[in-house]
Amino acid sequence: MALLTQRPKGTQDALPNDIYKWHTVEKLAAETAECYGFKEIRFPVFEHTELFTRSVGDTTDVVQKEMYTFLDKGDRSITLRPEGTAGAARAAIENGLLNEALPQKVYYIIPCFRYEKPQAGRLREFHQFGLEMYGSASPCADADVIALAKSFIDRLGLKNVDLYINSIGCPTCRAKYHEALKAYFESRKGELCETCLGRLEKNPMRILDCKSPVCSGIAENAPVILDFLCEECDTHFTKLKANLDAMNIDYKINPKIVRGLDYYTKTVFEFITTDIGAQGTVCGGGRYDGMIELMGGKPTPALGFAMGIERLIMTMQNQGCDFIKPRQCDLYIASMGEKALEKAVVISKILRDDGLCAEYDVMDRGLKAQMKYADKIGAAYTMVLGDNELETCSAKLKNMQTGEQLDIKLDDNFLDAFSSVNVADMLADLPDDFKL
RNA sequence: GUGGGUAUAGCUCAGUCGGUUAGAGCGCCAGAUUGUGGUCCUGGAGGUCGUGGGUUCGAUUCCCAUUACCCACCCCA
Repeated sequence: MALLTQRPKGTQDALPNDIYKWHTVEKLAAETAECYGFKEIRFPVFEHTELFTRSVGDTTDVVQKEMYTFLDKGDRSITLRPEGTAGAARAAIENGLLNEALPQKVYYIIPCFRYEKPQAGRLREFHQFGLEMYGSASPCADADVIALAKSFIDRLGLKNVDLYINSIGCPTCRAKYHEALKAYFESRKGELCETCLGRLEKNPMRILDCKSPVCSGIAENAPVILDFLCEECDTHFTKLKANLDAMNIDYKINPKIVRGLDYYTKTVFEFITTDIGAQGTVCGGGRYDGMIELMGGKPTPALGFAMGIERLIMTMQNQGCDFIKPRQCDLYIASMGEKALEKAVVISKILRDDGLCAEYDVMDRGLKAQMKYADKIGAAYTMVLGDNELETCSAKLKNMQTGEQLDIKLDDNFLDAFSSVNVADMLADLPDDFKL
């Protein structure tokens, strides 16, 4: 296929017939976030590259090999955002949001970009519903954010989505753990797979998650981060669990959960489903108490999560969840003859101004074809306008589901001066189920 | 970045052991005496068989390369 008519690798079109699925997720996301006191924030699709290298971490895969980075015409290094946390934080710092009443709570629904090899649940342009809470160091905040995520997932109607939590501690206790972990794997270095040998240097915690049976076997007996938490981190984690218990939120502790972004501290969590293939993480998030300060803001504890909208929609489809039905045509006016078409145009205009969805023929088709079209677009009612109607000042309103025809009396003014008042009256006489 | 699979009509797919005008279903358009959709019937439009090379008298079919898609690793949402 010609390049001209081919979408770039790893991108997707959202087509008119499917867009209601997106609307469903976006609407429920916004509603849920707002229930929890979050307000929407919007920020640029691209940022200075340094923002991501500093916050996400310049040794992470995301930064090292997955960013869309380029020089603009002013020789600035620019990067298409690979995630939302950094940009949101930058916007919060730059606009002084952290000087306002805390906690500051923001959410966003945005496209993100990562140069990766596409597969099920993984695209180069993908969409995230994410949110961030700034200012609270309390484990209540962690539980609050997790509860929000859980609530949203429930509202979507998703099943089989499990919550896994872990604490990766603060920089102090994590350093101690890293040492212990490294020492452990170092002792069995000869048995590890090749990728894990690399991980040993870069991020030994990743070995815990290796799918190779040998490595995971070795990992079974590896030291666990939770045993290395300092008192503060340990207490924080304990309180989080207590809060989740109090809210009746089921979770599993998974010491193997390690996030691939450098900014995380203490609490990390994921919601995972097995219903959409290998990329089953539908939500990932955690606390990042050091990031704001690292970026040059005043020290501010923070946490948040991001959910992959494509993955959510995929899961919903695979599980047969309900989407909010798209709006369809309320009234299709089939016309015969020029005069009738003129009237159809006027009537449609008035009905539309009144908030209804009305359509008429712009294809110059015969009556039968117009009826077919009305059926295809799912019109609730049709009205035929021809010479007879124009003469008798009456028309029949046909219910397309039942086939039932209702006589509509049109007053004398109807043909000559068709005012919105008349339409309002006409509509008032219609059966209730007509008004959508 | 590494591996496996796939590529024929708008969609889902047949098919050609290499040989005239390439098939179905669905969808789209039209017709069945310009006055009524869904079912049925009839007809029509639409494909340089992903792209580029090679072998051959002849390639959509065989070979090579390339691109895209699907799936997995890696990583993440």
